Amino acid sequence: MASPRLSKLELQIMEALWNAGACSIREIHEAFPKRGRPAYTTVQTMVYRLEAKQAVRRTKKISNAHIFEAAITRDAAQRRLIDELLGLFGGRTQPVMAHLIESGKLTLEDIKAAEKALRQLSDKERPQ
Amino acid sequence: MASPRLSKLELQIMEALWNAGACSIREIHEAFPKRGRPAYTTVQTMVYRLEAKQAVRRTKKISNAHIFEAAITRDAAQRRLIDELLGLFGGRTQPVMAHLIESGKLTLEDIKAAEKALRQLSDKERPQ
DNA sequence: CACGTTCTACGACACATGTCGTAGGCTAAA
DNA sequence: TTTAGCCTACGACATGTGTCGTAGAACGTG
Repeated sequence: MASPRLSKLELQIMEALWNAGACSIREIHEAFPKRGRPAYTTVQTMVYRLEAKQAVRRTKKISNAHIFEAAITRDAAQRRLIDELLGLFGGRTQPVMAHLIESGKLTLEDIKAAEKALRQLSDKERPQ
Repeated sequence: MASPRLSKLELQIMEALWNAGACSIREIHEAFPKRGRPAYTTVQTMVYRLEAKQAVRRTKKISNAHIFEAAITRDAAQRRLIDELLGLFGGRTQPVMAHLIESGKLTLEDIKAAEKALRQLSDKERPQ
């Protein structure tokens, strides 16, 4: 059930599939920036491994090429990443927030948006 | 310079050193919860590897046992974790925040504290 | 149909991580 | 001083990840 653990490269491949929809290996390969693009067979190997993890599946065949599509959502995969990070932090969000702020990546708008989202969520769940 | 990449188990060992200060392998080993505690030599191997990564160093010897201490700060290590996560998210904090909220781990207090921290930081930096 | 191009399906290898066993040195207590 | 017990140093192995090469099948064009 739970979305499988995905490595950095695997995520980049999933990203291509999430962005472009069903793709051939060739298309996924070409979605990588020319600079530092891995070999075609490297991408192929990773797609096969993603298939073994059931993160992608073959949908059809065009000519002699297989077409793959994501079998897990971007949301599920991202949630997994966050859960793992939180695991490393002992489940405490406070240090995570602190470092996000310190890294200068978090703006006041982000915070505002987060607060709004949180309020909406609690408004929705509290009444239960 | 940059703090090295640390795995989950390595982080647990660093945690012991950050919490208790300089420690012997034995002490680090015993800092693990009895349930699921790795073998003594497993901890030893990881400490040696952390030493190779210059994340810990030997400070002295008590009797025939080496005493180790952290050579990088918890903050630096945690910042590294966040940076890597952000890297996986293409540097965008928005989805990170969204998932933190959705996971239900983020409270309104966390947000408030974050906002406060952020204001203090910008008050300090803007005037430059 | 023949041939160059493209894909697939594997196999391989290096490095990182987690896991441990063992050999032998050192310590401390009897 | 003998010896049980702890510690070190090292080797080993499995799994996961990133990397790629090659052999041969399949396709499409002239």
